[in-house]
Amino acid sequence: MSDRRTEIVRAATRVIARRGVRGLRVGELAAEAGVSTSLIYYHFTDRAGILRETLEFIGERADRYTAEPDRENPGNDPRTELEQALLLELQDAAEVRENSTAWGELRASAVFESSLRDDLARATHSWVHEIAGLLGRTHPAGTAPAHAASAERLTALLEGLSVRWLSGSLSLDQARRLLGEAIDAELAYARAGHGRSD
Amino acid sequence: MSDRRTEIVRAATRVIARRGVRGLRVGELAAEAGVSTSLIYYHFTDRAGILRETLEFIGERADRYTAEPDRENPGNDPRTELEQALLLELQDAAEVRENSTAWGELRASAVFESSLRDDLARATHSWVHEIAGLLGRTHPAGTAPAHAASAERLTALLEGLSVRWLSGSLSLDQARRLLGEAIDAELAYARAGHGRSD
DNA sequence: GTCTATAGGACGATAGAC
DNA sequence: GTCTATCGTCCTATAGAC
Repeated sequence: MSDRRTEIVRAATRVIARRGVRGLRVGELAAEAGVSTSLIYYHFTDRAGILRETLEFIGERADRYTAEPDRENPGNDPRTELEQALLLELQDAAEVRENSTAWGELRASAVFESSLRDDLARATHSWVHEIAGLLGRTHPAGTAPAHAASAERLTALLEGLSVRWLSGSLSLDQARRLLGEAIDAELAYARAGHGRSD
Repeated sequence: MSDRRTEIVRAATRVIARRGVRGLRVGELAAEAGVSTSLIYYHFTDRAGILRETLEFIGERADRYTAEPDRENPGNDPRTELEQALLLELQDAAEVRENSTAWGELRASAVFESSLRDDLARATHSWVHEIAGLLGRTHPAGTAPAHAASAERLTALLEGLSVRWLSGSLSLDQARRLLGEAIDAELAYARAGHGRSD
């Protein structure tokens, strides 16, 4: 991908985080990227093309920073890694907030735009799989289906808490605390036997 | 509220469920309600007014059917009532799906429209409180703050599962099963002592 | 590849009659 | 209260020069 395309996609991520998917105006994106409107159409054909590539970019970036939980902080136990991988997405850092907001928008938009559903389901599945892997290392006695179910719950809860935070119904601290406790509850539930093969 | 106003608000709920808050066009709403565009402006002043009253209506309707969990089915134990109150929102019945969709849209829109936040936070709080009350009856030994935390998690999870369902990342059956297990996990977590005063 | 300029349409909102 | 007709703006997308 050319530098320009990448610049525009990054700019689109910022605009979506600021205005939402359905608030994205091609003109505003052009201003944000410092290019003309028509250049955007040259590269992306139409508004849907912008969205498609941007949402792909967001999915990949989210993957990247959950899939590399501890480049700087290796040697942690699996429980800590799991907690960090999830709590990473509840932070007030600009890039994280941008990603969370844009991801939430992707999710909400897909309810009405079926063209986004496949990408979204794929990205969701890969994320759930990632978390299920961490759960497997945290609780090796559990079964894969049980880990998948726990991962689905924890990631869905994270999305729910995230949008409550971003929409002003919940403080960031509360959201983080609630998610931490949910991890405890899931692990206890697994240890209590719901993760064994039966 | 006059009949006409009510009709229009109901029509708006249907349009929002079909197109989203940001996909709602005043012209389409007029057609759906079988009235002229200008009549809508006569009653609601502007587009924001339509949204405000419609979202209020949605909040009230949601309240109504979670606050009356068992008119037809009384005498159930609290655990069943709790489960029913939550699972009620994961159904493929037209009105429920409409409400879930519109509620999700309200949530997603509030990320970018601060004018919706107060109403939303209020409605969320009242819902969480409702569920916390049911948790209290299910597990009387627990503390109120612990019930509030569990209720916040269960309702946030429900929102997360609901949007995954509506956006095609999760089947309805799976969503219902995952929520049911989450209730089990929360109750086990509470019984394990995290709900006691300490 | 990138720009300026603008066509063309959709949409929110209002005017004014009944 | 309700309608028909329409204004003005904003926005997507394209034409055409460089």
